Amino acid sequence: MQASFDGHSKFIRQLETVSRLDEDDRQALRRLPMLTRRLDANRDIFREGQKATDCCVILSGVAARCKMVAGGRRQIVSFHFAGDMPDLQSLLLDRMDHSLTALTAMQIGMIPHDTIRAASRLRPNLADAFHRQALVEGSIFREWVANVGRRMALERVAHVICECFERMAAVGLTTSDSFTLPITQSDLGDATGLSNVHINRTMQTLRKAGLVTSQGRVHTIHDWKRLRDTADFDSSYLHLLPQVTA
Amino acid sequence: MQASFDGHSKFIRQLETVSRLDEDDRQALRRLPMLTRRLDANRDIFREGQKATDCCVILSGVAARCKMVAGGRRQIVSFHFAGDMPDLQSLLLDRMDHSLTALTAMQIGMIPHDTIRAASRLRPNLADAFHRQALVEGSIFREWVANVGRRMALERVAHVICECFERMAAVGLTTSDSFTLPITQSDLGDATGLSNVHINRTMQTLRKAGLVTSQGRVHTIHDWKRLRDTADFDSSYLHLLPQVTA
DNA sequence: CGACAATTTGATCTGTCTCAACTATGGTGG
DNA sequence: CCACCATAGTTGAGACAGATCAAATTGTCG
Repeated sequence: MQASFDGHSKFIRQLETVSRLDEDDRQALRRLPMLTRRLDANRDIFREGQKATDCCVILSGVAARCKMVAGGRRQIVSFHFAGDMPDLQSLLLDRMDHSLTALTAMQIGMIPHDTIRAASRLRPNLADAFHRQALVEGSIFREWVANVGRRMALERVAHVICECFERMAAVGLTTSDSFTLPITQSDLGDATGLSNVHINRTMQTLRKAGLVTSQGRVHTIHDWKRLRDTADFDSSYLHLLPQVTA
Repeated sequence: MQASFDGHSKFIRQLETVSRLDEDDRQALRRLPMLTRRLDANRDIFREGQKATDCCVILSGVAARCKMVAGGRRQIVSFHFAGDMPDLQSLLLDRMDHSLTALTAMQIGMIPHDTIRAASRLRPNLADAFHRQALVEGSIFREWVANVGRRMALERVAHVICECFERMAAVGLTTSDSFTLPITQSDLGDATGLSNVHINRTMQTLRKAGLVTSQGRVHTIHDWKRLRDTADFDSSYLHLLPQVTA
């Protein structure tokens, strides 16, 4: 464990993709104490049923929120990248209803609940920002229900790719047409409700159609417009604010 | 339009299934102005893309939040009963990312945003309650992703039935083993990602197994324990508070 | 009673799963 | 530096859950 400094700017930037903050808000967030931790891949950061005393911020790597269903089947309900705070809910709900798993080696920061509560009591705009974050998350889950419930495999996979790209782009984790999403095809399957075998075929279809190619963990989108069309993707459910470019 | 009185107690009771309120909180909620409206079945209460100036409270009937995907397919992402406030998010997010459809004739109450905002500014405990509501909703959506993504048709349908029963029970809309859920089999299909034909067969299986029978819109659960088992249902994701029985 | 919506049943078709084998790829220790 | 092993991806064949299409039956309500 060690103190982190620019970990703060990562989650502040993330928050600002969805909520307007002023300089005082940012100051208050920067003052939150944060201890950093390293994690190996495939480690659980927290498990279903647990209580938490801290919120975690992802500093690097990729995590997934997972739910287990009868028979050991796994459903991934969201992916999280640098800047995300995947367990903000633990501030208000005492037991986790899912687990958070590191899909890669990663670095996370821990911020004590009471310091976040104090900050948002002092600055209601921060409380609103966290509330909004929860609402946007809800909107994304709704889209996932529709994705898994009513879209064909190809659209489904393409949709998840579009979403990851857009969300990563919003916090500067992409280049113009490619991004690093170091997850396995099985993970993608657990996120889309498909088998890993079928994910493989679907990725091949996307590749042959000249939409997305992947070398290792780096994925390149060759035709954003056509990918969006086949994915039936409309980013408005992400509720991203128009960014004032620096 | 006419003024409503006991509409308030319905949504107060609903809020209290998830958050602790004190008498002052309840008072503040009771003072919120509310206009009631009647709606025919199959009417949209709001549509995707719209902005809202009021939040609605369901006083009677059943509504569903719907998302449309390419090709006119529909996905229902949640059901709402008396006491629910399905568009609380409009307080903080300006555009609706889905629509709200009346599945039956219904009565709703409208409460202006600014009055809710004023109340929660005055009483932070109310702001927290709304925030919690959003988080619990998120938890339910996660469960739906897992339900639609990783469960078989029989478990899926049973799970939705279990959830509706539990949520309605929490606000006193059930008898000991039966409840009125006036939705069509097609609606159930749109909620579970199955075809209406297959829902029909699945309901028959549930009936033949002696788990659930339905006459008209009234459904009776004959073996709660076995239904819960076949549904893989664990209510903890609803984050219901232990109720202090009156 | 007629009209329309909802449910039931049957037959056929298709997407996706499962199982199984095979091929990169990369890391590790000898 | 290479032989080995683990992990991830690729491909094929057969099985099955659930979709689609079509038709018949049963409400339900004006």
